[in-house]
Amino acid sequence: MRPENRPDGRTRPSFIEQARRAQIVEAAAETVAEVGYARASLARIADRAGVSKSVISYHFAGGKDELLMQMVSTFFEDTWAHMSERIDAQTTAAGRIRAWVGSQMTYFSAHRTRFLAMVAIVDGHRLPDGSRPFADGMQQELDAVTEILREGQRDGEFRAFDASGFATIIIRATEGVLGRWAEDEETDLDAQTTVLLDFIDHAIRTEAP
Amino acid sequence: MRPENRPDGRTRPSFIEQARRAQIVEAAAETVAEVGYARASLARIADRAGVSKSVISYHFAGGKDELLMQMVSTFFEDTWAHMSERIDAQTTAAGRIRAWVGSQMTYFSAHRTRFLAMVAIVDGHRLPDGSRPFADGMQQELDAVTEILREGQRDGEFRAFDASGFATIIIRATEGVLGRWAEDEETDLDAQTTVLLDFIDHAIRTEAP
Amino acid sequence: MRPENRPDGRTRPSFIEQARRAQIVEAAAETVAEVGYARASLARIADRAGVSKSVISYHFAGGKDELLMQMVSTFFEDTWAHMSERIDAQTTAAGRIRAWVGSQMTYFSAHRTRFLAMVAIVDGHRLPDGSRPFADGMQQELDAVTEILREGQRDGEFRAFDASGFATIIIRATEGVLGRWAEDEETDLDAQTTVLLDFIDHAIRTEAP
Amino acid sequence: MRPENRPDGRTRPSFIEQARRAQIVEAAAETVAEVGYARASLARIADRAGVSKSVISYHFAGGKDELLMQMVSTFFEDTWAHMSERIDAQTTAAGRIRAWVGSQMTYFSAHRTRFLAMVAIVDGHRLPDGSRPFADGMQQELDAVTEILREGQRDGEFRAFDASGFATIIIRATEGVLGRWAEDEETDLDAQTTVLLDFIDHAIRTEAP
DNA sequence: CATGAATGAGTCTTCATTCAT
DNA sequence: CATGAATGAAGACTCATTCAT
Repeated sequence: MRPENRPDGRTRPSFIEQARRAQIVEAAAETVAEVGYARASLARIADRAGVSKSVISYHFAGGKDELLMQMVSTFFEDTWAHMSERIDAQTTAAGRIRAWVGSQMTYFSAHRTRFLAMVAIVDGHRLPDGSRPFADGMQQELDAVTEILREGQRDGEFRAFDASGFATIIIRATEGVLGRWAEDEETDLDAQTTVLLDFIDHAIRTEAP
Repeated sequence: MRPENRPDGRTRPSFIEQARRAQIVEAAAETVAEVGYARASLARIADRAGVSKSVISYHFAGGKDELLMQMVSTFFEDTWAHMSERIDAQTTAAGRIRAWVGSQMTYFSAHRTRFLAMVAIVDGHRLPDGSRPFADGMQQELDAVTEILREGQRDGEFRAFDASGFATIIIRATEGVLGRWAEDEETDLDAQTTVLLDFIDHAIRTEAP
Repeated sequence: MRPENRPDGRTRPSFIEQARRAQIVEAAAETVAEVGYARASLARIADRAGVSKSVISYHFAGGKDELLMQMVSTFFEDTWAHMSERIDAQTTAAGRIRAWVGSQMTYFSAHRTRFLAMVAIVDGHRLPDGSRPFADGMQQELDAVTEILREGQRDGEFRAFDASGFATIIIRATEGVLGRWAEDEETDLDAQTTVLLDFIDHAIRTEAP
Repeated sequence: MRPENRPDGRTRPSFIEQARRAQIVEAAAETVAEVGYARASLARIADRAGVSKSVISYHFAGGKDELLMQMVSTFFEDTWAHMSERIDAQTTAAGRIRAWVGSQMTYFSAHRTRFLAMVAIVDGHRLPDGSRPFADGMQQELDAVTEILREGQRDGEFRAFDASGFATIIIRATEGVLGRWAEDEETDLDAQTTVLLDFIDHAIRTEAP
């Protein structure tokens, strides 16, 4: 009997079920972060979770795909909750860009494994038909940053530039700096964040007269 | 490395062998670009090359690993031949940075498949012991760009900043823009290159008095 | 060693698992005995066990090597349990030598398949590094027989001879007689055992005055 | 065009062909001796011979089987030429038995590789139908030794015993002693030969009054 | 006389998934 | 709610053999 099929009419997953799912998702993230997407088999994930393989099938009736999608959604929501709170607190476009970059940095600096796992899955995972399931999400991220940049331009905070192009650059550069840090934990991420914000600031700000 | 059927002391691979290897490498690149690292099995690669699976083993005695490593080396050398020629032609640090970014863009704009394949393999491939075989190469790239930035700072072309940090940003942003274009061929890569060069230029140049 | 589907701390294999392992070991022995070491593939073994190939991998996570090693250990322990009981019951060195030879004969006369399988594997199996994994065991057997012979010499039961050399001869001759019988079931093993014991007896006993 | 098919009507293999066959047979023996029957692939043999795999197919149209059979025949003839000369020089049954054992020892003491190879192949090789191709040869050897023993009994040199059984024992013990030496080259084969001859002598001789 | 090239069958192993209990 | 057991498909790789040159 699978979770979807609850005879007692309960519509919410039980607490224990939620806990199990979270535990498995966490083990999956650690596994993917450590051995990479291609080698992250259900066996290795189950092993790390201290659980039998079939537990995964039981809690994720959609199989490995559902597990990985769930993982990305969960982590993304968590990341976005952290980021949006800080972004929304800002009153200027420049502040929001800084908050975007900075809060992503601070979030993942406390969740290195999640960062590695998300990147690996977003890059590596394919649906059975071969398509990449996270293209939409990335486009939305891009659109949001683009919109902030356009606001800054309208308000005269930022100079004239291709907002969409700059959004790509800012997002990828941020991920790139995180990537460096994630590969080499010696990196001082706070310092690198300052460096990146400096880089962006000089690139987008209205030039001094 | 070389086919086992070569007991004599001949040191150069035959022409036909070189051709087959090149053909297989090309098929491997197309396969990886299309289905991703994890699904790029020897069967699929052989299929695309119009060749039986064992032909790959025959020409790449080191197995899949040798094939993928060969692919990355070959493509990297080709890319670097293209880039270094253009970079070395420059007389200023700013010129070299522009040439670095621009020549990478122009090279891969003619080799979209190779770009996708290289990224997928550099990200996804692991040696049997779990290590990532291309970490060194990435570090060298980073060092080289860092050095150019430092030269520019010494010559007064560039303002003061963390050269190593900026190098990371520039490299990742370049790859990021290429990545966008590779995912969505509608992108005007030339235009995006101009945008990126503008972004970088504003970020690094000595500010006007 | 144990199936991967056992994340809990249970330390004893379940009954059904033990049974399956035993069944597979038995099928492996029959296969090796029939077609020889080199042709005893997992496919043939699985086929004879009436089981799919992957069942073997499931129960023997160490793969073919673990299966064969397990087989030899199991059979050896069984053989030795039978032999040691009979050897220890003897009070003289001559009795122990006779018991050694005789009990090995009686054990394998009821287990022809096991004899053929053990010989084939001990002779044919190699570890991945090319080494022969049963060399130690054979040395121990040799040492034990050598020790009995030396006791007999100390007690005056046996004449002077090279105990270690004679141990080799006795062991190999015993295996040789078993080998003849195993190849040609028409052989009367009891009679041959008597013949061998007579041969050995004349060779080692203190000569009549 | 295969060796069998000589347009010039020559009926004997050319010198060069004989040399090639001998070279390949030697390489095969070394390979089998080193890695065992199961791992002695044509590739490894060709490699050791410094020859391409297809050379083997060319000179041994019957494939691997013909090569191995050829190897055993060649080595056996060589061994037997050495042994029979020494055996026939003896005038007593006891002398012939000693010569049989001793000459086998001296022959193989100069040809350790051949001994290992022959044992491995005689034990391991099977025809496509699964049968063991050297059973006949072993039976003939047994019959010959049996006959010598019977002669010795008729002449009163040997006491009464089961000649066929003793023949098995003598042959297997001889092979056993050679096997020990072949596994551990530290063994002093001459000394062990003396030991074995002593063992046999005591076992078969008419007892002193 | 020789071989580089190719191949299909077969090797062991790993995988995600299913199912009875 | 959980899982031990099983499986077939697919993974990379090795093999002996064939054939055009």
